[in-house]
Amino acid sequence: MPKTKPTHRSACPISYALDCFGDKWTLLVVRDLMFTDKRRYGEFLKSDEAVATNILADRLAKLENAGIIRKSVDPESRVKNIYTLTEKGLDLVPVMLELVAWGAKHDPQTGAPEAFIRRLKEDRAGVIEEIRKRLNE
Amino acid sequence: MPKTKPTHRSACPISYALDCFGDKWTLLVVRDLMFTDKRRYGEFLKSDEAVATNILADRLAKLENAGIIRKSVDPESRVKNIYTLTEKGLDLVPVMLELVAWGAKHDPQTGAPEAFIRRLKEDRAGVIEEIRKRLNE
DNA sequence: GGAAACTACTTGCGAAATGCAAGTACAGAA
DNA sequence: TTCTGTACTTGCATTTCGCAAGTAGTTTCC
Repeated sequence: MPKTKPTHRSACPISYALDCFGDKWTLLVVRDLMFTDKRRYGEFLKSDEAVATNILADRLAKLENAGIIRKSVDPESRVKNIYTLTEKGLDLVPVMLELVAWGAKHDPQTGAPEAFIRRLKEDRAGVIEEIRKRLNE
Repeated sequence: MPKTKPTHRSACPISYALDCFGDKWTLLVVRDLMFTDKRRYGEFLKSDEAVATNILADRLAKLENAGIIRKSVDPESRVKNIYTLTEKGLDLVPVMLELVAWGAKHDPQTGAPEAFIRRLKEDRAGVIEEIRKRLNE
């Protein structure tokens, strides 16, 4: 009787989140999808952090498996795929915004735009809503 | 002329955050410090996720280096060290709470206490303040 | 006061993940 | 029909991880 390997390490929600995207690369894809208009494989490759192609392919597959992103064929050209955030992925908006706020505050070399950080502090709910709305076209 | 390696991969605040704690283990230590009364090496080892001792030692050193935690000798016993969150670490409270909320919502096997999740939804600011207050003794 | 236990690590080593370069597969353009 | 663009896959050297075992200072017990 083969013992089924547990899906994740513990019942802790933090631990679950780390099992989904606890590494140096995964959230960068989510960031690109959330804050830029990058949607394709080749576009993610061009980001500043220069992820390797095999790592990117692996992380896209894992994100899709975790139900955070969705892969579909670009209706305009069958050779192009586009990746989009699912509802589960959109629910990461508040997490990502807190990470942005923390990083911008504590990284002395941050390149985060001041105006955005200020708006985030003053009207968190508004920023969240705006991003969600934009991502729903 | 030795070229100095850049501290981090890009000016992006998300990328900075991932450079600080982008892996499967680091935030579990932060979680223990933030939501439980664990303060010592041996206590972190006993957490459900069963981190290996060398990994724990490595992550504690990295967190201290990043200025997120502080190591000090237990005044009651010279052999015991205690770890505490710095201000920079306390600033992670909102990030951790969003991770908890996301994990609790999307992990079908979550063990997050319902009452806490409900309170978090209804009074985020209050929960943040309460946790900070508790951690400042 | 010597032995055992406790606490916080460090070391060694096999296994897995990462990073880089190169190669493949298929569609559409020329 | 060849060439370009897009999205990967493969191979391989290097790095990091994970487990078990070992070490080094206390402190506790008899």
